[in-house]
Amino acid sequence: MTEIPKVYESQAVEVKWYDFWNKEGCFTADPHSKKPAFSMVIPPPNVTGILHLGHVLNNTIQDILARRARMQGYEVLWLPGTDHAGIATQVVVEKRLKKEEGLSRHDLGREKFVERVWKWKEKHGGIIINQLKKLGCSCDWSRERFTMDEKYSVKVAETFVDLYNKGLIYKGKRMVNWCPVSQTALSDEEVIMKSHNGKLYYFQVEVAEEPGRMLTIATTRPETIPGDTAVAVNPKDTRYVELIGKHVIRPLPVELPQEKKLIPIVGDEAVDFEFGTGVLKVTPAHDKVDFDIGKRHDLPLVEVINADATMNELAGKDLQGLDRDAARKRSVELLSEIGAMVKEEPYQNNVGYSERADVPIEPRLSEQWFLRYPSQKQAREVVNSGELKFYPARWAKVYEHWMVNIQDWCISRQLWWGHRIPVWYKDGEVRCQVSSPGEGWEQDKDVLDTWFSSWLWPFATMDEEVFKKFYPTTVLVTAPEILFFWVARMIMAGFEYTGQKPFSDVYLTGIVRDKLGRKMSKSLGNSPDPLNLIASYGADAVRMGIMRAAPLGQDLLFDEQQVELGRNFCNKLWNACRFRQMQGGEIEGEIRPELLTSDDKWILSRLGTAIEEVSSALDNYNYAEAVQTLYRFFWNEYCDWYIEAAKASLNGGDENFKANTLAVIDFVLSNTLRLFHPLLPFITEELWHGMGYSNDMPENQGGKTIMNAPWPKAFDEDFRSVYGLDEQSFALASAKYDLVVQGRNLRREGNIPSNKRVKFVFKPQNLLNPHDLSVLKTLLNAEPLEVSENYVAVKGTPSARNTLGELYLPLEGLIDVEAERLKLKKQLEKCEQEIKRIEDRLNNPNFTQKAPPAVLEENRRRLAEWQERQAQARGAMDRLESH
RNA sequence: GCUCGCUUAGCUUAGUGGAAGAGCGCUUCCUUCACACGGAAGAGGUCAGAAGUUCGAAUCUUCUAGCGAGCACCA
Repeated sequence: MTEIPKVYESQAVEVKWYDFWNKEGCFTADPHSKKPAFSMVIPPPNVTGILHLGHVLNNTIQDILARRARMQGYEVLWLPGTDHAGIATQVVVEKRLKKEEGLSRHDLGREKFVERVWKWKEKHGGIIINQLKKLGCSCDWSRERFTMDEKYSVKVAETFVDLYNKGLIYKGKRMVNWCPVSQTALSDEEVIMKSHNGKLYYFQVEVAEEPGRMLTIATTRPETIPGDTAVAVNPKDTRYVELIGKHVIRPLPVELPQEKKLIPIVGDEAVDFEFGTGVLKVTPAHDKVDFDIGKRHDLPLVEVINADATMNELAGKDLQGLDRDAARKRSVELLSEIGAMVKEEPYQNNVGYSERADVPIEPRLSEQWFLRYPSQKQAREVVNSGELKFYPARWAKVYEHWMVNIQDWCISRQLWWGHRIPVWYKDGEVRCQVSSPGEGWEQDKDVLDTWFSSWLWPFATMDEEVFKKFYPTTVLVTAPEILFFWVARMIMAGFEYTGQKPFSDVYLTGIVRDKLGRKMSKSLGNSPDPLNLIASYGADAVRMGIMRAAPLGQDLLFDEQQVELGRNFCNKLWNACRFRQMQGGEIEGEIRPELLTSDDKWILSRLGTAIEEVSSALDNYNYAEAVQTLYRFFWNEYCDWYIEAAKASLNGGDENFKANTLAVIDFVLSNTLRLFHPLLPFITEELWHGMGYSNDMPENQGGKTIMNAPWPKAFDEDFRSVYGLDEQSFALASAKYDLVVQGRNLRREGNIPSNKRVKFVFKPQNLLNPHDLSVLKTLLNAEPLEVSENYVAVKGTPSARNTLGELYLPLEGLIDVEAERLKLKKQLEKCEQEIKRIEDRLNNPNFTQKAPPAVLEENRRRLAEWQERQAQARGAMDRLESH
């Protein structure tokens, strides 16, 4: 046992133990181990990522799971790594290139640019990994993976080839979500709908066959008029039905002759005649709905917008070269000039934005690769049958809903950073294979969506022997935002490529928000840097703070105060251990059952309960409850009651008694440190060694770290009977503490400071043993505690009583008679109220006949209790009045 | 529009049929030899509203209101 310093220095301790664990290989999984397997794969953070509170929450949860599983005797694999994050990374490096060298990626060319990204990755890509280490994450760093590792990349390509050969991957010219900034196609999941305050423009066109007859059309996108190839009305709309088959003259571009702008009026069910004027302009090249209408009516496609969202020459000389927003304004001006503009009104609609670039996406016709999802049926069944469970369970419904409405996945991206599509072209011939067929074959220019590599993560990261031991993984911990992006796809890939589910449980965390409920964001500046928090409060404090704040299945409102609370807790734990150490004596001496006091039995019993509750809460991924239970047990029960009570025997002068108390303290502390280890790895390790508990380790573990100490087991019957953990001693201790609270209350009512020693008189119901009396005395700070079986109190003496007996604070003249009278009056009222309520209930035949006997009994007991209290209060009132 | 959540003390929340709990904050007292990052005592709630089921509802049902999320989408 080394002496524990007065203050806990988190920084030095954290570095020391993290290095130690790493060197000792504590995190390394052994695929040949005979222990049962417990495994997780980390949701790979973006290689560009910087640790934020979402990561802290997520990875603390995983670390708790991993560390506890090790203590429970599992062979644990927590496999870490990073994701190449196609767009995000490319954008970061492009920006840097622009800023530092004034170059665009096109200036460098593809090959050189990709080289640069790799260089950037080598230099800066590990940041988040080091940050996770600071947090204490016990990942198996020897198995760290990257989604663009060579072996991993081969698996990605092989997957593509396989799906291609199965006919599930196809190339097609489709309307896709186009991001004009990143200049790539996006999947539906990467588009977020945002409410947008825009305008609805009404303009009119002339019906060619009926000169002078005008049709008014409403649109939010007048700049696409040059691309209109029809006007559509609902065939059931009597206002326009006779016009179907006729033509209108498109107003733009102005310079084109009228005969070139004749477009047909078609009838289509998709037109909502409630909206606008009931007449829809159809732009098949720039709108999904219009594209479908165009197909049904065989309309030509006229593209007027470029890949970068500027207008091209087909848009006419006035619009050509303008950005889509500028073109919108200009086209409204043009319509006004030719007198076609009718009106504009404010209009709120939803516009799809690119998740990454945060600009409106442009529906664009382009040639892309699509995937028809494999193994859909198994992926749905495994969740529906409960064989794969979501926590909280309601996410299963969200999953099911998405699976039912599943759409083909656009997997090609027009980026440079990522896995190249393994398709090769030569002289019009196409081959799909992992490596080049040879000389003269040119590879497809596109790369794959990042998620097309991520969805293989649970198994593509594993070599054969690891896979054999650790797949399928036990649990996946991740954010609900990527349920579709990642979780659902992994389940399908799992079935397709391993024939099994990739994990048994999915735990979805809440979203971390600030204390006002807003999402954490850089622009709001409401996102504290976890590393700063770790530096000033300690990693354990940060872990405790965030876990304590996380309610089950809901978003988490983060407040730095919670971290402060975590730090305070660590301080308390530290000092409680220091207190034990200052008592000296043998470490973890044998507990002698015959010397156990009621307090000892009480705390052992509470420890047993805490072990059960914490274990079961953790089994159910209910972290907030686990933390709360631990907090309550350690602070309220152990420190506030047990340690204070134990001071009576520690200072009582009986060496045997003292030694036994120390043995109990050591037993409780050793268990407590282990219970806390998954949550607070650093401080518990430091204390474990500081206290000397490491000597208690099973021999085969070498006694080196608390990481290998066994998880506390619930007490069995045997244990309980040997140590006499029965109802009676528990009730005795509880009653003692209850009387102490009442006694302290008397003090306060008499305005006697808590540090002033004062005489109490105790009139016992049954004789208490000397220990229990001395505990009462200590906790009441009484001097003396006079025990008198036939004490007759002076009238008006403040008193309290419970099953142990009566307690008096004989200080005449210090009591405010008026205040006391008021208090008693209030008490009496409450008693009457409760008695009436319970009596009414007991007099109700319906209740007495239907309620279960236990409930009846309970009510009768309660009635007696209240009547007792009433009698007591009446007595006190009488004494007061006669005083 | 559809679906799903949420609404309990000033704040954050636990509590799925049988006396309204916790933490923080607040009030008062206390530096007594582990800890002021501490100790003690206390105040504070018609469980969003209405109706129903029940002997009994924060808890079950229906409706209403407010908030939030997901999906779909009207140009």
